[in-house]
Amino acid sequence: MMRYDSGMTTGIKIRPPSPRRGQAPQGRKPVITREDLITAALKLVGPNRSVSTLSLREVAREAGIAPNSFYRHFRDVDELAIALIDQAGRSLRKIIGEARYRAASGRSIVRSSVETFMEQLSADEKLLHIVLREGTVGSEAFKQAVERELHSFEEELCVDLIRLAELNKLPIYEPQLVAKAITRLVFAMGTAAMDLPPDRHPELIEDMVKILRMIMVGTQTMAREGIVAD
Amino acid sequence: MMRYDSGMTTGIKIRPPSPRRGQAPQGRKPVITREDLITAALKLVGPNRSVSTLSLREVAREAGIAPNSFYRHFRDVDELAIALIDQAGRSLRKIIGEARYRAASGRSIVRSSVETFMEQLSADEKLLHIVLREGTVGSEAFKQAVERELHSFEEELCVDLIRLAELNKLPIYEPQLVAKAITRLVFAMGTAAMDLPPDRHPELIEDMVKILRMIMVGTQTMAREGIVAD
DNA sequence: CATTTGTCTATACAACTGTATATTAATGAT
DNA sequence: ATCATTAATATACAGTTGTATAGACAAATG
Repeated sequence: MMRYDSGMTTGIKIRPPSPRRGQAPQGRKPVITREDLITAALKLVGPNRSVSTLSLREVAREAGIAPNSFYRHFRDVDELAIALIDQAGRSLRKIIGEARYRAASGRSIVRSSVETFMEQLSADEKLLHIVLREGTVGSEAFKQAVERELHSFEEELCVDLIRLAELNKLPIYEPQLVAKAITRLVFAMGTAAMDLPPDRHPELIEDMVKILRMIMVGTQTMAREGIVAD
Repeated sequence: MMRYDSGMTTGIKIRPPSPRRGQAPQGRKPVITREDLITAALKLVGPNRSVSTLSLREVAREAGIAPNSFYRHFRDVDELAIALIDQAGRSLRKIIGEARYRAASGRSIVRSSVETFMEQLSADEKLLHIVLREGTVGSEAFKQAVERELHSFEEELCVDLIRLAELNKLPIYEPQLVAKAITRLVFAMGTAAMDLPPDRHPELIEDMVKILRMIMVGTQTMAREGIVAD
């Protein structure tokens, strides 16, 4: 699908930024890598610009290549978008690893995990932002790529929840659902946080910590006493 | 911004469906309403097609009008998208009203609310789907429209949570955060449910009920005992 | 060295886009 | 009935789009 912008400066269809490459075209590039295209795409997407609105030609333009060279690495822009999501999976796994590392420091695990997550987000990981923002509209392949990363994150988190519960001799009710809830919440609230100024982030971190604690208390209480709330 | 599909049948950029109006153009329409355009847009968007990819001309085409007539009702497609979100707000308020009505029936409130929500979703409310699927990428005005509806929903839910807590003489910790958590979770899981076959919905409803119960137990326990979970 | 292969760019095509201007048709006022 | 106003359509323009084909260039091979 093509995208076309004839000068609109308002609306959800944002005018693509003009390529800023300073000089005239530099002639033939010696080699064009897949990473060139990924980097170019990342420059184009953002909170106001969905990957689903990217056009092949503007990615090529941003990368400083001829449009036809795009096909050396990707079949179409959807395939590039899916590659972005796959790469974002690495960032998610990095978050988990870092949270595990910090969990060993003896501080509050909920808080340190939330802070870890938010720090990584604030480090302007474009890839992370994409997987958080996108994923509910797009090709089936694209949505599945996002869903895969989400589920992978959930599963890792679930393993951690169970391990920690055993370590601390605490009960846990439905750990998989707990992991799902935490993942969905943290992703949704993390996404919202990205639209707010950084001085609002501590407040949001507090909110997230409180909510996650409610969930933890709830799961422990329900496991221990079988309480059913209405 | 323009969207153009030159025959791609894969990828997140889906080929716009050909207008199916059977006959030749019927000449001048006596009157064109805003609703005509909204209806046309709703026909074009879906799980694989974001509002951010709509072009003015394809909406006009779908509505059977000349492109220039679009400007009689909307400044641009973003304004149309925001109108969709505003209308979706009505559907959300309808859900809350229905949930309140059913809450009076004496059944489990969590379950009946979740079932109400899912029934309304399954009734193929295109508008609802949009507000659930979109909202994290787009123009600032668009995202704010979505956020407004989310917050409105949260506030109504918060009022209900407090009222029910008092009615049942139960404590509640941080009702606003509870409402936020519930809203975010239900919306995220509702969105995911829409991508699954209907025979999976009961299972998903069970999951949602369990998660919401955990949150309720957590908030009540924390209010009652000041427990802090890690 | 010449030739072949691989890679990148240029050109072309047919289609689309948003929006401006001109034209046409319908409605309301006189 | 005529005329003015409003609303819808037609036409035009300049730009974009994905992709096909041709051309140019660099590296590898014999």
